[in-house]
This record gives sequence, C-alpha cells and structure tokens, in this order.
Amino acid sequence: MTVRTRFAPSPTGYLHIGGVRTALFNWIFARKHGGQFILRIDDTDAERNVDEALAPILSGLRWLGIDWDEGPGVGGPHGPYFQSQRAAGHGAAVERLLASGHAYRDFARPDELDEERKAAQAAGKPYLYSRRFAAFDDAAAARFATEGRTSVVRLKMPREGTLVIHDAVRGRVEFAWEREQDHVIQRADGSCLYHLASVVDDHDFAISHVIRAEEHLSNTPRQAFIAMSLGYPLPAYAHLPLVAEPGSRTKLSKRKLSQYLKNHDFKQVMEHGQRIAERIGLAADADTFNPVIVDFYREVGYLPWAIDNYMALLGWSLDDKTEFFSRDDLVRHFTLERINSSPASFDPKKLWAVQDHYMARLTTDEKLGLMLPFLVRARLVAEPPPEEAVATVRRVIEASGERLKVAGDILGYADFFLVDEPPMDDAAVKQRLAKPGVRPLLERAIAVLGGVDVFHPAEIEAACKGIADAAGLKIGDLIHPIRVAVTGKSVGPGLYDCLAILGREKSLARLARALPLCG
RNA sequence: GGCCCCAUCGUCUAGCGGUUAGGACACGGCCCUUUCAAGGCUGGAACCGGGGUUCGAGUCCCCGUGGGGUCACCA
Repeated sequence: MTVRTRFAPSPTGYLHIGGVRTALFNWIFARKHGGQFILRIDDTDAERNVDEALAPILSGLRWLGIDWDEGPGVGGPHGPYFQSQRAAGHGAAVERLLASGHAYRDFARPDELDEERKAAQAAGKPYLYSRRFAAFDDAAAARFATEGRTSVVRLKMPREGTLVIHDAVRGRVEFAWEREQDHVIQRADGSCLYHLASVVDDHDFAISHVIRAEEHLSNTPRQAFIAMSLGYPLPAYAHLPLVAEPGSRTKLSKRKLSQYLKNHDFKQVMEHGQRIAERIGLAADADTFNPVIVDFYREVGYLPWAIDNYMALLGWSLDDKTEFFSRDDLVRHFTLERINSSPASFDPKKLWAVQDHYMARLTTDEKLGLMLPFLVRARLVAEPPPEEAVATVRRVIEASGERLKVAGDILGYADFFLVDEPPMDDAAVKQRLAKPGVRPLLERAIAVLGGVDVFHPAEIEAACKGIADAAGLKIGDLIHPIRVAVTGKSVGPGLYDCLAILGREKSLARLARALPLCG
C-alpha cells in the first residue's frame, strides 16, 4: 500500500507552531515510506479572503522545508485541493448516506433542540436527540416543509454497540455509539460541514494514514461512521499528543500570548525578537509576531531546520540521547510507534538551544548570507551591499563567534561598525567613561595605538597591556572604557577584534570624540 | 457534567519486571575575567496516591486523584 498522508489547514492567516508539528510528522512519515504528502486546504467555511489567509501558511511550510507532492501550487491527480471546490463530491456523498439510511433530513429548529438538550441536562441524563423532527420519508418531509421548516442533514448514528479504533500512538480506543450525537453534515443551503467533507476528501485522495492532533480523537467515531457508511476502508489513525503551553498541559493558543509572557523563558524569547523586529522596521506588535506563530521565527532569523528538529522532539524521540538530526536521519529513524502519548509543552528556551547548536555550526559565509539581509533591512548596509561593508560584516561575524544565536543578532554586533557615529549608551558611559582618571587613560591609548606598527588584534592587545601595566591597572580597567568610547555600548565582540575591524583611523577618532564624556 | 486521552526531574524525554532511574534544556555554584543569552568545570533536581500480580514493579492490572481534549448548522 502506498503511504499517503495529508496536512489540512484552514486558511487562518498564520501558521501555528502546533500545526507545524502535525505537518512535519505527516511529511516525515510520507517521506520515510516513499509515499506522498498532500496539502489540502480546508476552506469550507470560507467567506474570508482565502488567498491572503493562505499565503503565510504556504510560505511558512516551504520555509521549513516541508514540501508537498500534491496541493496548492503543485497540483496533482486528485485535485482540486481546496475543499470548497469539491462541494459536488460532498453533496453526492450526502445523497448516498441519505439513500442508504445512514443520514436523515432533520427539520428541527435550533430552539427545539436547545429545549431537548436542557431537559436532558436537567434530568441529569446524557443528551441524545429524539429525532422527532427527522423525516425518514418524503411524506414526512413534505409535512414539515408545509410548516415552513427548513432542513439540515444529520448522521443517523448507531445507538448501540461499540466502535474500536486502533490508534498508532494510543493503541486500542473504544467508543460507545450511544454517546455519539447525530451530527449535522449538511446545512439547509446545501453546503457541507467539515467532518463529512474531510472524510470524503481523505478517501478521494487515497489517504492511508490520518496523522493529526489529539483534539481530533473524539471526532473519530463520527468520521469513522461516515467512512464505513460510504463503504470506505478506514485509514490508519495516529493521534499526536497536544502541543501544550509552556509549563502546562493546556493546548497552546495564539490568543493567550499575554498570559504566556508571564513565563520567564517565553518572555525572554519574545523580547529578544522584539528588539530585532524594531530594528528592521517590523511591527513588533503585529498579530502574527508571536512565538506561537512560525512567522516570528522566520522574521527574527531562526534556522528552519532548528525549528523542525525541535518540533520533531516534541512528542517523539529516538532514544535516550540523540537530539540533533539531519533531515535524512530524521526521516530514516522516524516511526509512529515512538511517538509519545502525553501532551508536550512547548519550550521556547529549548528551541533556542537547538537553534544555538545549528547556528554555531554554520560557516561564516552561510551566516553572512543569512545576516546581510537583516542589515540591509535595518538600513545599516546599502542595497546591493558594497564590497567593503560585506568584508566588514564577515569580520564581525567571525569575531562574534557563538554570540550570534539568530541571524537578527548581527544587528547588535555589527551596527557600530557600519555607522559613522554610533549612539552612546548612557548607562555604559556613566559606568565606564564618566569616572575620574579615565580621560588620561584614553589619551594615552590614543597616543599608543597611533604608534602601533600593524593594527591587528595581537598588536593591539600588546599595546593595551603595555598601557595597563604602566599605569598599574588591570586590563579590564582600560578595556571597558575603550569599548564604550569606540562602540558606544558595553557589550560586543572581543575588543581587540573590534578595534582591528574598525581600523586605526576610526578607532582613534572615536576615542578622541569620547574624551569630553570622560570624568 | 457525559465520553475519550494522559501521568518519570521545573520542561522535553530514556526506561518496554531486577538500573547507583540515564540524557538534554532550564536552574544553582565555581573558574576564566575583555563585556556577553561568550567559554570551561561542577551540583541539586523525578517515578501522583492506594491496592493488587510477582521472589522482585517506574515498568503489568484495578481503583482513586490530578491534568487535558471533546461534546456547533467552526475547522
């Protein structure tokens, strides 16, 4: 049997991090078995602008390297891949269910249903529709219609017996049919609802494995009923554990950002992103600038594979020690059996650590390629980037080493090399420059550094040590003021590297300019 | 509330009857000291509870408890 999996997002305007995990597992599983991964757009409820709401989802998936064999943009033999365009098939399925007695037209009004529900509740009994407005033949339908009633189509769910599902991650799961409701599958206007459409489309697409989040486990009986009633073989099911909130077991939600920000780690990651966003002119308060949404990571400069790798570890593991996987290894080692069944809370700090790991392994040129665009967007480098600026940035990247965790971090480490007069950080000035004795020290530095033969880190270091020794000071007493004078701030790459990259002329000019700020 | 799922360090997890309960992130301490979400070393930290089964239970069974999901003419 050919393995065919699918990810079926609805066009919501953003790609949720939990959705990424679902898409990823479907993708990996299809790749592992040489099958196909299909992208279907569940837009049956769509009155909104689908194109606009879909774009971030498609581009997010592409960015993450989750490519689809059939779906929007690539087509395929089972198209169309937009659920809204498959209405004819859904309608035909409803007719078949009606004809076979697995569904019925129901003429009840919402208030009548409410009444039944409340009565059941008051009696402390599980609600089950009485079917008293169900029309099981044309005569009944005609009678209800003359009363001015309109009808929807409901599933005629079994009221005895048990459904047994063999879930790939949960094992055997049982449901009593009598607890299942007669769900509506078609509205009065003929449009069909999600469960019906989904089952029909999955069958039409020959989906072999339905891999989705656990929130759908309870939906499985009604979907299985639809499939069985239509004579479809059931797909294999695998219900993934929920991606939960940081430090909790509750489903992660885009709307609870302000609550998550109370979590220290979450807040740190968010604020770090905001600093970058502000510098590249991105609306950091935008709805989608949110660590629950993939755009956040892309905009801040995370590596897509770091996200994939981290997400793969959320609910799945290979063994007790392997944490980093190449794409091929992940596909090779992945099995549904090793998916965990308990909810996994999303830990932005751990993602950060995975990101750190991969970023540290990039070559300078790779980092350059990722980081230059950030500098361009922040208007620190012209477009196209002049050769000189590129050379400077390359040296900054090398000097910064593992301090650069995400591509956007380059902004804070390269800015003072790329502008003529970097802004001076007040706190840093106060702490390092505006102190007695600093001015003569800097004057001495100007004199000595002006005479250094070659303006390279090693020579600069020797010169600085000479100054400190002569003055009977610790090297730090000299270096901190110089750093602030030259870069405007108190953090950055190693100072000797900074001076060398900046060059003698600019270094001395900046030292001179800082003199009036000294104590 | 009904139904369903889940339960090992704060978090992600390993464990598939006999382990000093392992790893990673986070956290603490120490070192380095030229800053840092830089680096090095190091430490603390877990089997939800109660019954069984068994020579032996984190591991199997049952019952509690706790957490979560779902119960739409949303997807």
